[in-house]
Amino acid sequence: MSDPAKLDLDNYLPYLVNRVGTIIAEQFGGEALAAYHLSIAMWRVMAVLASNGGQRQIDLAGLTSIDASTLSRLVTRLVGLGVVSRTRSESSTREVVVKLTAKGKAQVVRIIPMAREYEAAAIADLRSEELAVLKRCLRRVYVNMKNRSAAMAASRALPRRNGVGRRSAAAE
Amino acid sequence: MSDPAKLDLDNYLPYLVNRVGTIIAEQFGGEALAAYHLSIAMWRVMAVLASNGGQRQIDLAGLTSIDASTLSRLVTRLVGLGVVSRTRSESSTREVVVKLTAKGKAQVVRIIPMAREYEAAAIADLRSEELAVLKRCLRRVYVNMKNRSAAMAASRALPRRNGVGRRSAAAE
DNA sequence: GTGCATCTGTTGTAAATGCAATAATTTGCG
DNA sequence: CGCAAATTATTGCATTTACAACAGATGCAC
Repeated sequence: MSDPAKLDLDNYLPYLVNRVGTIIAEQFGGEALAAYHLSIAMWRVMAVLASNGGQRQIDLAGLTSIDASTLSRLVTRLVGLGVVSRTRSESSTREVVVKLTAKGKAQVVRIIPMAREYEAAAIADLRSEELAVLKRCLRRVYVNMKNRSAAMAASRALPRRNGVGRRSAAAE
Repeated sequence: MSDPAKLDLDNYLPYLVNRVGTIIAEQFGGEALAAYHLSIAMWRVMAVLASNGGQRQIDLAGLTSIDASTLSRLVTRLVGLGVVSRTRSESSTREVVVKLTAKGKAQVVRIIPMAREYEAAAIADLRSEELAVLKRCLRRVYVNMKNRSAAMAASRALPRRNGVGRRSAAAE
């Protein structure tokens, strides 16, 4: 069992997750957001701002899983659309705070019901207990990977102990 | 409860899925695949071919969640790398069959153990029962969205019944 | 304070992406 | 058969994306 040349994708988490993420984004973006001339990436930014309030761009990048440089241009475009504002932070002149404008909030309020509908369609036949496990597991998987990347970064930053994290068997 | 202006992203499935998919792809692509000069998209194509055997490009597009036009160029590049072959189908001269070459198979065999390690890290603290529910739910969510898009396409194609695709639940 | 490392945001640039249009077949139906 | 509709792959093109380099600020150690 467990053929070394196959991966059994139907049971491979990264594959299952990517597939679900893609199909939801395609449908929601193509059907619901099209009417508002918003891309999925734009909606993600707006949803995070609506949910978590104004954010620095660097934090917004983390929360949306969008690269900081991509986000910089994206915010510029959203400012042009009048749905978010970008103001200099008070505590630091290099930081910036991105917030939803009234217009942006109004759009979010109109889009949210559709977002809920799509989620409802996605989980239509799941029992509420299964749904709870699904979401909780996804949160934990995220934390696991996040910690892993933090651990990697830390070991790479260390000036070198004795064996330089040897034995970690990556690629050399 | 359920603020109409917020979405509670930490409990919103599309958000949770996107976040997990992104962080896994970033880490696996940046750490494991970099040594082989492969992108995540390339790896997905190769993994599907290893798992499901040779495929027409249109089917490969569906299996990898990659747009057909993007995939066409991607396959061209993979052929250039010598890891897949693209040959005309026997049953139809417009169709094409993409297969892993021996070199491609060899690479897949070397990469699979790393893929398993990343998955293992992701699900490290999940009980096997939770993991089973997680994967099963993801498969069902995918099917739900797939049926939804099929139903949408069908109702859009219908010349109009009486109530515009009324009453047709999912796929039948 | 001075100087060096770090953090935040932006921009240059090449590559990747997706949509629309096209070409080349194949299929289905009267 | 004959012809319209559908399927498959490719290409044109504008947009989006990510990595790297950079500029400006901040913070920390001394």
